[in-house]
Amino acid sequence: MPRRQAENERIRDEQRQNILRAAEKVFARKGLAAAKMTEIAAAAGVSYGLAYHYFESKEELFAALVEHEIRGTMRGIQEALEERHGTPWERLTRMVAWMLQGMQEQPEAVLVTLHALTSEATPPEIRQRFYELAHLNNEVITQLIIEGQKAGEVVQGDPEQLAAFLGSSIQGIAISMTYGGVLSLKIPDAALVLRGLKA
Amino acid sequence: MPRRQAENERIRDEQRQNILRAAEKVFARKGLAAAKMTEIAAAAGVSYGLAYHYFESKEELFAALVEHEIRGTMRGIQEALEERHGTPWERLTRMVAWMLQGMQEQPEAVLVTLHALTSEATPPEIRQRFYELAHLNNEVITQLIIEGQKAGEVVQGDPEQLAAFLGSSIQGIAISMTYGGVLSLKIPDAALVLRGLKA
Amino acid sequence: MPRRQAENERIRDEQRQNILRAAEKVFARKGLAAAKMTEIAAAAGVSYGLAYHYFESKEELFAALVEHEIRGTMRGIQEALEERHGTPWERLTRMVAWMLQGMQEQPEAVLVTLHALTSEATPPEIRQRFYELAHLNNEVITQLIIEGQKAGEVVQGDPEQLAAFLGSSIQGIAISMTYGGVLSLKIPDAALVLRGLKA
Amino acid sequence: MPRRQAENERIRDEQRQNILRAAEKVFARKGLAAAKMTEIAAAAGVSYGLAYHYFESKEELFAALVEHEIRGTMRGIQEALEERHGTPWERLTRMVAWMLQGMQEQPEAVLVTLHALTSEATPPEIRQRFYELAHLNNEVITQLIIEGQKAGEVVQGDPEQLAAFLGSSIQGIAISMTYGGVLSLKIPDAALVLRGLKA
DNA sequence: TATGAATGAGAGTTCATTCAT
DNA sequence: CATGAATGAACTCTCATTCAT
Repeated sequence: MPRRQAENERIRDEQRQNILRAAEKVFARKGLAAAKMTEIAAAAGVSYGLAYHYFESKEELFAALVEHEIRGTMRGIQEALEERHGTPWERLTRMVAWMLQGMQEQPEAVLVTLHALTSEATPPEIRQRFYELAHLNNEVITQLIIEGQKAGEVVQGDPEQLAAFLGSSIQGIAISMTYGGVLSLKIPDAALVLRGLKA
Repeated sequence: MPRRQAENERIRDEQRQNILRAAEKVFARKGLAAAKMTEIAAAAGVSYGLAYHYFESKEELFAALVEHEIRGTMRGIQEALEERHGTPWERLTRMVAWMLQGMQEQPEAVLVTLHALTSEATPPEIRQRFYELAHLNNEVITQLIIEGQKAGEVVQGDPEQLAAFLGSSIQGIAISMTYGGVLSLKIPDAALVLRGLKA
Repeated sequence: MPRRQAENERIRDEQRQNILRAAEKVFARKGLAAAKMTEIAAAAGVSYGLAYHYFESKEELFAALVEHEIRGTMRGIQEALEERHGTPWERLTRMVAWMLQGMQEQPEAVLVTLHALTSEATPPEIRQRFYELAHLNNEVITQLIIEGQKAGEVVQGDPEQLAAFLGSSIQGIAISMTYGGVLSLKIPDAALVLRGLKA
Repeated sequence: MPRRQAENERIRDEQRQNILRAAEKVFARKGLAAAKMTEIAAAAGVSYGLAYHYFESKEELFAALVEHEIRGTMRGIQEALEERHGTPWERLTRMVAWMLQGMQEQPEAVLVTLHALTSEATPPEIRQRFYELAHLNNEVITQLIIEGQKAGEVVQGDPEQLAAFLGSSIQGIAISMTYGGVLSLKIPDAALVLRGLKA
């Protein structure tokens, strides 16, 4: 009996992950409204009925996915922040490099969050979480910029605006890279991205 | 007596514009899949039947809208390019300023094209047109960068990559500004945006 | 004024005929349900709005058409019946020949009445009229058959059944001929059609 | 545990048949254009959604039905042809008797094919199949007539034309019988139908 | 846990019909 | 008399979701 239970739990976890991964692919390509549950289930190699064992609804699945990705990103930002060695500029560079690397490794996460952000059809709770992430992101960068300005490494100016500008640029790069078929944008290095902020 | 032909043509033109404007609002907020024809018609103050009098289908309406916006943007780029006075850097600055101004004045056009770009549900012809625009845009900027490099005003490096980087940044800014509720990004001036490319 | 009035009346009559002729073509090819008013109007070379000046509705137009054709056929049957010279067999032959000729000259009338008969979507009044025609037709033939049997020219048997059989055959021939592309049925002569009834 | 595959297959087969039978009734009475999917689904005792689970569209359902009926008829003709005992006249009589019986037992099949034939709204592929059936039918009868003529049992004349004439008559009878409310045509026996071809 | 048959709300679309001009 | 812009009832079809097995 306990063997059976443990087995079941393992299966549950695996299937959940399986479905989430499939959902990520489909939502990334289509967005919430245009994605179909049958397509997600097919991509996961399960019946569409099964998706409803694990997730209440399409929206809930989307929410779970976005939440998962937001947590991952937030965790990453925190970790990057904890590596405190080096000058502020070096830390800023590490942070940007980490972001550029993340978007290259998980372009689908970028797309899903973009869809979540850009469609009013996105449920409010999801957008709310996204806003929180954006704020955290901005705060962290702002903090680094302030420190960099004190150290004379970063150009003068409203740190929040500079942070927002930097964040926007990175987001834009993420989009261009993900739709890289269009322009053959090679991933720029952190130095280029940060060049505009150098004192 | 039938209505005068000129009168009819005027009505047709006006309603078409009317519906296109309404469609822009709705598609900008929701994207193609999540937008409803009834909503668009209601926003235009007409019956949904009339929308079909002027456009074959929702997709065709979307395509007409994207086409319209792409043409507008392309025309703008060409015009900006024709003002040839000043150094390359000055011209680059004018171009970027014009883009920043455009996205501020017509944020919905930005959103519509973004939706068109990011959803695979977008009909291929439409995406194709978007790619063409992106290429034109990139070529023009590339050209200015090359001239700037010759004049020693722009940092050295692959001009196409620099252009793509600049374009991406601007696109990212456009998105952030349009979803300005999130971060209070004030529109950065062209000088800041271009700072990273200064020799 | 009177000149103007007469002129108007002439136009009215001509347009009515014009629209009826166009409707015949379209209804013949499509049937009531699948025919579109815009198509009929286009075939008549008028605006679709004009069709509603002359006919209350699509159904009414269809009814008027069927009525027109039924009247024509009935008149024809009566006239054929009034030519009383010759033996019953000769008169039967003349009647059948007249029918065969009619279906050859106005295949569309055959199709319209067939559509009227075969779709339950046909308004009841129209079907009623059609039944009346069928009965008249049957009565007339029955009468001729009775006379023919008395004269020893027609095979023995229930005259109504024989008449129905003859009528059915002719109807079948009409259909085959009209869809003549399929089988290249040449119009059979009255002698062949009647051969089965010969004493 | 998922439902056993065999069970599912059985359900699928039964429902498909169920819906086809219901569709036959409705299409027979109304034709393709006037028939509504909700009506067909209701007649089958299922939701309209389910009809789309089994058939892509109304047209596809109609096509499947016509195809089914055409196959049945063709098979019947082939089988009737294989009973080779008796003189040509006897075999012709058997064939006609079989046709008369068929139309009496399955009047709806007659109506469906008639609708398929008479409306230009019918998809071309479907009409094509119908033409093939008509040709097969005609060939078979033609062959029997040729043999009958050789045996001196059938009247002289172009066998194809005689066959077409016979086929048309039978089709006409089918229509009259199916719309039997109009004329009370009792089903004629094969002898009467063939009397016109007797040598 | 897993499947897919079954349902029906809701969206897109068509087209008869009205009516201002 | 004539036109075609405008309306909305009615249909077709999609797809999220439920549930028997």
